[in-house]
Amino acid sequence: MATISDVARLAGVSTTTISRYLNGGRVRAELAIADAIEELRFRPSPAARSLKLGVTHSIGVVVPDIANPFFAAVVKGAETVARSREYSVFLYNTEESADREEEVLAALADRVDGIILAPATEPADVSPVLRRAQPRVVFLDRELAKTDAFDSVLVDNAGGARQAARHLLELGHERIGLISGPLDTTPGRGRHEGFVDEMARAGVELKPDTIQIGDFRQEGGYQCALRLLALKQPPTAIFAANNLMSIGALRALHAMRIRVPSDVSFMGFDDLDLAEILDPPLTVIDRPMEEQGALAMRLLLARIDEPNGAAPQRIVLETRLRIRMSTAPPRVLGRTSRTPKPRKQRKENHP
Amino acid sequence: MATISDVARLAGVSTTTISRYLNGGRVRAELAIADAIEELRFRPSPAARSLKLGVTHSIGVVVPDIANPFFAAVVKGAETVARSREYSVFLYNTEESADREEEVLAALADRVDGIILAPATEPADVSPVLRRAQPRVVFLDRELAKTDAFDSVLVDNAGGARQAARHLLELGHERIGLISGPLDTTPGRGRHEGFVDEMARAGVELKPDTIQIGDFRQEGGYQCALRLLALKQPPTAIFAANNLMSIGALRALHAMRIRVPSDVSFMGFDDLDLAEILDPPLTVIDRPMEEQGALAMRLLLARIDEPNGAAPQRIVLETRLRIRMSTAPPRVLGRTSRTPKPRKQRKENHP
DNA sequence: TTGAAAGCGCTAACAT
DNA sequence: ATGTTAGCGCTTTCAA
Repeated sequence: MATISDVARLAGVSTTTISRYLNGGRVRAELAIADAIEELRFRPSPAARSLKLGVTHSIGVVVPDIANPFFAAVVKGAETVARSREYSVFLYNTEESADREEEVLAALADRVDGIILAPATEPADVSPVLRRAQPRVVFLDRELAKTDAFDSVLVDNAGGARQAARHLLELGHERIGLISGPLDTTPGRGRHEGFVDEMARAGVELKPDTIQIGDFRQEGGYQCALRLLALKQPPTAIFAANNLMSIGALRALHAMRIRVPSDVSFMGFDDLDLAEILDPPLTVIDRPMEEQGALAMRLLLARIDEPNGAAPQRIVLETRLRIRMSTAPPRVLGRTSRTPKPRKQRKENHP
Repeated sequence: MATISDVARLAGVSTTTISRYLNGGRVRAELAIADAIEELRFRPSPAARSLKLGVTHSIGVVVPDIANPFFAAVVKGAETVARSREYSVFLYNTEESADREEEVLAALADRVDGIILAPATEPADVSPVLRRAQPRVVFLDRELAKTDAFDSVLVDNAGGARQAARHLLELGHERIGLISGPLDTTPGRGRHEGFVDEMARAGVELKPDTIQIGDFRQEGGYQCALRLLALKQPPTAIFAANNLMSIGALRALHAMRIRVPSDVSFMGFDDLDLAEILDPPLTVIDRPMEEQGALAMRLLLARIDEPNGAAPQRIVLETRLRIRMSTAPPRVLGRTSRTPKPRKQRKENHP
């Protein structure tokens, strides 16, 4: 590896001049320097620069599960923005574990200029590591309960869940099962609250056993669905609070030979790649995913550029109800489903 | 941020002693040092260490598309292994573009101790950047045509495609459509060759127009499937060479109201989360995904630990045929499909 | 415009 | 076992 001194020697100037050239200053020996750099294949050492300047030009992105399509999309959006600004991204996967997250944050703090964090849980208080890094963290998808000292990019979880509840209510369902996420996470709690609240508003009370708390994973969704179906009075409709639990629940319905929507209606939070070609095509609450990551990265980079800029922002993205075929009016009691009523094909709505 | 000198001063020893303590050497003032570190919340600067030692303790992982579930799984596996060894991973997304890849590699070379690379294409020759980094790159999923100077972790693409071809052949299909990946990528070419070869071996010749070359993306799969279906003699079975193109093709079949498998059988390379609950459940060629990433990372780390270890390895993982319900014997000519023959439910095979 | 020199935080001879 | 010192590659006063 050639160093700046090698270049200086070859070009016949001092390292100072090379440095100025590199950083866009006016320099006489421009050509000679360019040649020397070319010939030596010189690239400034990021480590040296970082040590001197105190910045790393890299961003840490911390997610609970990179294999979750939502977070994969988020990371994609974030990386694209970072690259366009010549930042690199460190990716960390916490496996939904608060302990791993704490480790990760500790390791990360000194290596990056900023952090995008999708916390595994909503900690009671801000991690000390984060506190030090204060102006350079943006929360993604999940926020901290106790503070508004940080930027965050969220989605309207309660609103989305409300849309779901309203849709099911309008179809005539009253016995509705909710497969909720963990209540100590922002989306888990938000979707739970929104859903229950909208039900209450319509005068429908959810009995405790029709609310099953899952873990945002496939297996959890599977188990919750099973429990719901085992009720003496199983629900006529089910709403799962995220993509992975939807898949798990769908598996359970499939295993139990429950027909959707004739036996029970089903919908989930977050769209799936295959949602349209499932049988039946899945009704979902959708939201911008790559955009959420891109937005978070833009916010963070702006914060780094302008540390004393505006007060922390809290950006909330809107959800959208995509009605497909997995939701329908409940079967009328006593009527057999042998000859299901023909249903008109519904178009997606564009709110 | 406290530095090592601050700690030294507080503990009443020299920086050398602190350094040795940090690096596990025997030291007298152990307690005092530990206290000082604690009190000052001292963490050694990665930049300084990196500059001095010439290592970064981080690995670059370069993939064509992080939103592709396969690569997401790979990254997950790789990151888990890296973390267990206290390495961090830089993630780069090349968007399937060779140009972006070249940029990325250039930016990466000086920032990491090693690179895991899933190239967007099979370049005619090794990138100069890579050549310099020679002993510290492992190719993942895709390899370079011209060299065996690098480690690589691959999957038996040809073998997997052969399994697919054989399965379709055994069911009695002869007019078979192949939705291939780009032929300038390892998996594209490998699966193409294996499939065509196995067909030839069985005396079945694929006519040129039954082979459609896609781009490994959903839209490409969609278009290819449409073209296949538009043939005067459309195929009775279709094999798509990766997950995303499978989804696209399935969408096309769905849009055209083609029934699977009664109208045409369908199978793809790579399993999908929802494969089992599609209607019909999808027959696929499966392979270990997270393992592929984990293996690549282990190989790379071993190479870093022991630069002059064994000769470059070429690890090839086996695929597995998962027979579900989307493949069946072709419809006998002239017979209507109104009353499809009842098919026994088949179990998955365990080779 | 340019160069000499100091220093970012750490490690490793080398000497003690 | 410990301290002194030099130096990793770069940027940045400060003087010229």
